[in-house]
Amino acid sequence: MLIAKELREMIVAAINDAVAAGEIPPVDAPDFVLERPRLKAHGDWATNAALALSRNLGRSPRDIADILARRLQEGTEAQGADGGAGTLRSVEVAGPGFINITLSQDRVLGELVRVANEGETYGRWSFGEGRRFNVEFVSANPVGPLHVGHGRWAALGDALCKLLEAAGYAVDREFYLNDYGSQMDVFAASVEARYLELAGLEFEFPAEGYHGAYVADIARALLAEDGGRPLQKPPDERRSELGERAYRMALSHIQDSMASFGVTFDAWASERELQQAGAVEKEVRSLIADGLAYEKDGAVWMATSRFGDDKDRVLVRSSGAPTYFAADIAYHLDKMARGYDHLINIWGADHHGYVRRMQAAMEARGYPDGLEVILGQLVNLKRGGEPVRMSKRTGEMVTFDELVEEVGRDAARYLFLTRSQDTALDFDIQLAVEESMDNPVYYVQYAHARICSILRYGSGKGVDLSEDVPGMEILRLLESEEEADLALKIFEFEELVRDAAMDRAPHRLTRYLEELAAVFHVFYNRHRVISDDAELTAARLFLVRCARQVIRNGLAILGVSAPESM
RNA sequence: GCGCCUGUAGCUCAAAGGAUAGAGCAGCGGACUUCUAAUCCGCAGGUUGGAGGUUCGAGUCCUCCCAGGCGUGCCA
Repeated sequence: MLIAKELREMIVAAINDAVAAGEIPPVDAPDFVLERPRLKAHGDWATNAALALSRNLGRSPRDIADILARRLQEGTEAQGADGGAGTLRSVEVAGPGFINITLSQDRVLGELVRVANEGETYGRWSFGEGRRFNVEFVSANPVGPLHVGHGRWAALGDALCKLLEAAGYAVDREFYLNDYGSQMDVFAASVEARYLELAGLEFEFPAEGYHGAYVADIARALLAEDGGRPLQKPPDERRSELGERAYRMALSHIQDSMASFGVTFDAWASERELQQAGAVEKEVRSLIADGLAYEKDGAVWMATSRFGDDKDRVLVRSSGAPTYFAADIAYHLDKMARGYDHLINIWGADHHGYVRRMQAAMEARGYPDGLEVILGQLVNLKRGGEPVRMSKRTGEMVTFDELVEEVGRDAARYLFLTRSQDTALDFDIQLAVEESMDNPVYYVQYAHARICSILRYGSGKGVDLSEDVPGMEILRLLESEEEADLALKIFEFEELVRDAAMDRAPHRLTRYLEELAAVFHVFYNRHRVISDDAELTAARLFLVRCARQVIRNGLAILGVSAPESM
């Protein structure tokens, strides 16, 4: 059983027993903290249960702690009465009333065996109960290459999905294409202008057009493909054909970028298809019929202010064109209609003002908690400390592909995930490349490669590397401080996965893996794994294999590879 | 003006209301005839933006102020 769970149960039992024995007045077990203390002197685990109880009981927390500590001690002695060892080695009261707990060696070793037995499923949970989640992320306009900022959402979205899957949810990844509306027209006009230019014809570049060099690249590819045949067609037809093919090209490029980054989407939803199927128009009519939308000033408004929005929002402009909002309502209802229990959208912080109206719409349609929006702060791209200006319109930009090419897929993924999405991310390309050897991702991967190296060395020495779990009498040779530290750090993984999934915080995993790698490296520098002592060698091999397993499991959630050698 | 996010070591960032606020980088000094020195050990570095408040206990919660980012469209 998860150590933290067992300890919690033991503490609750101690409280109830103390109440039953009349040592403390009747009280419900309070919320209390059970954590791994920062200071080693405070034991393997510590709880503030006595401090929490003293608030309700009005008695000295030290007295309560003494009572609980004695109960815990007696409890663990009872566990050991049948010859085996109890869970606890020692229980001490310290400070204002903390109870510091040290685990018995056998309890630690038993948990280690569980890690080995569960293997790649160690750290997986089932509390998601198979509920179907749809996570929508990246969702860039298909009018050019992805930029660096999209990379953060790709890394974050995919890692979050993997975390949710580890928690037991059934997750689909979805990319929403805003392939309808004015930006597509501008894109088509921009490509057409470059196309005409390349063909040596007169052209007029649209005032608000896309100036990036990639537009000309697309035009050049189109021209090479068709040899200028569209020039024979009427202007309208020509533009729509070129625009359509340019869109397909841009989309295919985006799909290639995501695929090579290792992100596989289950669905590529199209706004245009929704529009053409009449889903948007139909939803607007339905909202009016249901009294949730109304006409005013020649436009159609949705009464989002009745559901917590600051004011009502336009669904259909007085020009007759539907807004992005109208399409988004139809789109999100479409997702719900596809059977999802919960929707998660990852949006850039610049869409912050849009969240409330979207949730108001969902509430109006009967899904008050159906949509969860994760806002991520933006990426500030730098090169050697100097900010890199990025604008799709002017074309000054570093593309996502270029970044991945330059710093590598693992480093890019990992660096994107080192910070909370609530924090703007400074991404210095030069630093990521130049200091790649000091990059935290390599620190973690190196620990994995080192363990593989140990196993290779052992194999060369003829050491028995079968995956069998050594017996307890052998495992008990793991009695050094560094070995215990490594084991206890390994055990943090399971709860961390749960907490990170619930808090939507993949970045906690990077921090943890660095801590785990650090504890391993310390162990490695103090102790030889492969030695002349066959039993000790077997025990230590077992320990480092457990560490390797957890590093693997953690990196897998982040979508980062675990190399066998570096 | 209003709303959201952020403010912690020289830099980049961590810390479900807990004990002496931690890592990495940069700086200084050490450790390889030993399984990978992409590592490890040590030193130095702080009024957690500021002021009040709640609490046995606040970087964390509340109020106000300061600074930065984003938003506040019949744009997407």
